[in-house]
Amino acid sequence: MTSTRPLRADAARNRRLLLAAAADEFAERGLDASVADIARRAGVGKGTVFRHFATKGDLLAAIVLDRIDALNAVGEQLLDAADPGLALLEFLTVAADQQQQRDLSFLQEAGELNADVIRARERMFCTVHKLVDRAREHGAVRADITGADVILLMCAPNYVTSYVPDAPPDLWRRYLSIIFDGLRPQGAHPLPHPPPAAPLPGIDERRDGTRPAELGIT
Amino acid sequence: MTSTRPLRADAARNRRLLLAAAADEFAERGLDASVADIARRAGVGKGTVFRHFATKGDLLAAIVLDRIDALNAVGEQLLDAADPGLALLEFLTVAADQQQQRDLSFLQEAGELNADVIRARERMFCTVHKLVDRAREHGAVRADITGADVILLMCAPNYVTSYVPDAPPDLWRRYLSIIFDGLRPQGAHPLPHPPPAAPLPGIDERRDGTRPAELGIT
DNA sequence: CAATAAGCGGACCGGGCGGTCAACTTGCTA
DNA sequence: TAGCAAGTTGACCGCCCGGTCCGCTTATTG
Repeated sequence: MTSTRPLRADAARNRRLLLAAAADEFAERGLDASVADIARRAGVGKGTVFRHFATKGDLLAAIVLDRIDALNAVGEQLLDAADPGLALLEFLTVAADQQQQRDLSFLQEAGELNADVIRARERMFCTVHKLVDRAREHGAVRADITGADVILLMCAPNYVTSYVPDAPPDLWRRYLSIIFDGLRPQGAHPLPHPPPAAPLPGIDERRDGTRPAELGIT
Repeated sequence: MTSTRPLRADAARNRRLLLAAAADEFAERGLDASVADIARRAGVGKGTVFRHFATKGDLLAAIVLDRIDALNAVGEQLLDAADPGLALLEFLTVAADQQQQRDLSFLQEAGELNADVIRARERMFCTVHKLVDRAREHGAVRADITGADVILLMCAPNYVTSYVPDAPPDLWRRYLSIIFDGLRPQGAHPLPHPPPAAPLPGIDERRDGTRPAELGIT
């Protein structure tokens, strides 16, 4: 496609500064951190932001893309782990840990922004499905939960702790543990509602109506 | 205090319309629904909004106050229920059901707004603590969870489903059920982190440093 | 029914936002 | 080292927001 030639040295440096500053700023102030503040934090002019990212949404998308890819890489490695139950728990732990504040919620809201993000997210969802399938077959999680359930519950620990002021930075571990206990087979009660059929936006919204083959939602 | 004499008939009607419109609008568009849109939806002028509520925050606070009080009333009734475990589950069900969309999250974020809201919230938190204590004594929930845990987890089912597009309106029941299973004693694993000490803003931020006596956080 | 004050509405204001642009600076290359 | 494209910058634009204000309408009351 567009074979872009390498960035000038200062431009590359600014781009890195910008991404870091934006990640921090979004983490602290949420989606409505202002572009001006991000620029100030990065030590560049506001115009520079828009030279690198056409729109505020594109900047967000770039950050989100990184996170999703990183998370997916972890997940794919864990597919080979010896204990599938532990592997799933480890994945959820890394996912929650990765979002220092509550930024991973972007992961969900920012879906519409960028085609690359949607693709990356589908990839990650697919990995999660596999992790869950393995854990289920191994008896580590109850029979009636699906990958979609886990994807939805993934952000809950951080969401939940985001409301307690001055929370210890790893309080989320407590709630991840509680929720994960809810996913275990021991003492599970029948669920009152079926799982969402095509669980997430990126999957449902494919233009041609096809579905990723490997998903295999039961 | 200010012994306000009764509102004029039309004013009272507008106030009701306004509260209803605002509740809908906030539910659909979140915290940043605009005052102008709310006014339009209620069929009144923008000035009228500010005649009834000095600030957008006050309008929000009025809505939140209603919800909290309603929820608290349900909770207090459930304190006399025969089965404490079922009572707690019922309370959480009503809480999740009450928020058609995801509005109950206001309940948390809007804390700073109004002293009345803070008081009402403390009252409700206290009720939840009692419900949890009773359920725990009855063996319906595990020994290591506290009222604070339940308060934090209360909004999670709706949060979680808010990300699935065109979700069936009671999908949240599925996730409430999973999370509640995580609160049960059967198959519980030890938790990796202690509960938050003074869990919620309203409780922590008392001016004089005292604590509500009845709370009895372990 | 007349007088009055309570209530109403929408033009208006200041401010902050995302995004643009033209003048200026600077890293790259021949 | 000269020339130029790539990159930078902050003033600027239009928009929308929360909130104000004042002339108008209307429910209430004697």
